[in-house]
Amino acid sequence: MENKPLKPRVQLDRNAWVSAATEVLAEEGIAGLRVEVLAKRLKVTKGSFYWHFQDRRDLLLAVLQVWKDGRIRDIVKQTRAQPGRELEQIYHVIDVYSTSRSRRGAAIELAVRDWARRDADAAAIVAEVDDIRLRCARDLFLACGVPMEEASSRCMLLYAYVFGISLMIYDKFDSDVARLKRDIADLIAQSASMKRTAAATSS
Amino acid sequence: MENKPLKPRVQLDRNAWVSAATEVLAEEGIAGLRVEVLAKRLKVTKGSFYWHFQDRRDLLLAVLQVWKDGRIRDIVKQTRAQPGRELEQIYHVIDVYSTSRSRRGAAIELAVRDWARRDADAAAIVAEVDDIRLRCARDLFLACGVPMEEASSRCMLLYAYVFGISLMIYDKFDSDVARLKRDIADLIAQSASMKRTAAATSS
DNA sequence: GGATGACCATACGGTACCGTATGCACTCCA
DNA sequence: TGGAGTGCATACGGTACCGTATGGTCATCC
Repeated sequence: MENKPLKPRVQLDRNAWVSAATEVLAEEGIAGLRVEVLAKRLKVTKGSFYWHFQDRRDLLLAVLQVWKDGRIRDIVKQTRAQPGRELEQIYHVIDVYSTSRSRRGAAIELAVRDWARRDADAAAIVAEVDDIRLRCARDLFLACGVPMEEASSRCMLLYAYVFGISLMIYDKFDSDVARLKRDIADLIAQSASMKRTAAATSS
Repeated sequence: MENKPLKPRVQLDRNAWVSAATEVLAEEGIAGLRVEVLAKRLKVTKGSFYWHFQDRRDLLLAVLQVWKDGRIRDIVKQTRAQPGRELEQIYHVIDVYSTSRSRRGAAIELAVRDWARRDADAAAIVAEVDDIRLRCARDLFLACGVPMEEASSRCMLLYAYVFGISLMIYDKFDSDVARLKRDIADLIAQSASMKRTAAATSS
């Protein structure tokens, strides 16, 4: 009579608060991330919150830290390619970061970046993440035989595109969005100085 | 003793409020756009505000409308090219919308788009603006001899890039940002199927 | 020169937050 | 079995807003 307590007494920890906070951040943005709102969502009062956190900013910094760690782990994973399949991997990165694939991830991304425009701590985190992402993506281009400067340009274009496209509203513009996105991926990924394999070309 | 009143009695009108509101929007985002804050900035009380506007939302819709009109007027101006100089004009558009050229404009742009993620009225305005911008830019590519589908892809890439780049923090990544941006502009603008003139090529 | 209306100040009630203080229940452990 | 500490509820003072009500102050026009 013990292994499944009927009243789970689900004691919250910092992690639960950070997770819920990230969810609210995605939905409402940094300005909507209020501790009383969060408490209501977790069905406790803010008495609990101030047990786990010093103040609101303490939570915000924790959210940033968790986001950063997740993003870094993710980019390292997404850009690790088997030798010879780097171009494939570039397309994969474009696809993964493209809005349609992860609405939630994109929402968090945009919320954090909007936050970073007015908060130095958030800006520092974003700068770190951007730097790592750009270097990882550039390595992929370099592995494809693209020269350094062009690799820099293309990976920068890649990320600017994936973030930018999630800001746009273009339903009316083109009927075949799938084709559009494929073609854009080609524009970003395909270089004249690239040693291409049949398997790695788009289509 | 009349044509220059010493106490100007600078009566505010809707336009003054909308201008100030747009300024605050750029700096603080939609969440920071509060009527009492705005009133303090204009050195009046909110008694004045509620004379000119029904409520806060009334102001917000006015801000959106003014923004939309300005953007449409601007894009029509920026994409009107003399015959034969369309490629030049494409580079000009990339340059104008690039962050470094207009910090203030980019800030407003981002604030409005962030706003649009959670507000249907703002989203509708952004959709209109995007549609017009994309069509104007596409026409430039078409005039350069780029086929329809590629023109669509390239102009979409163009705008996604200019918005996306203003979200990124890349100081540490590359020392020569100017070259980077030039190269990216080339990637976006230059097509194989393009009838190029010497004057129109980059650099 | 008094009425009118445009424009704004003041004052108010109400809500949504922040952070603190304090108390209460529940668990664990001597 | 009675502390001791953990995790949360309750209650409070304070601030920043929203929108309304009401009154004051000008210019203008007959």
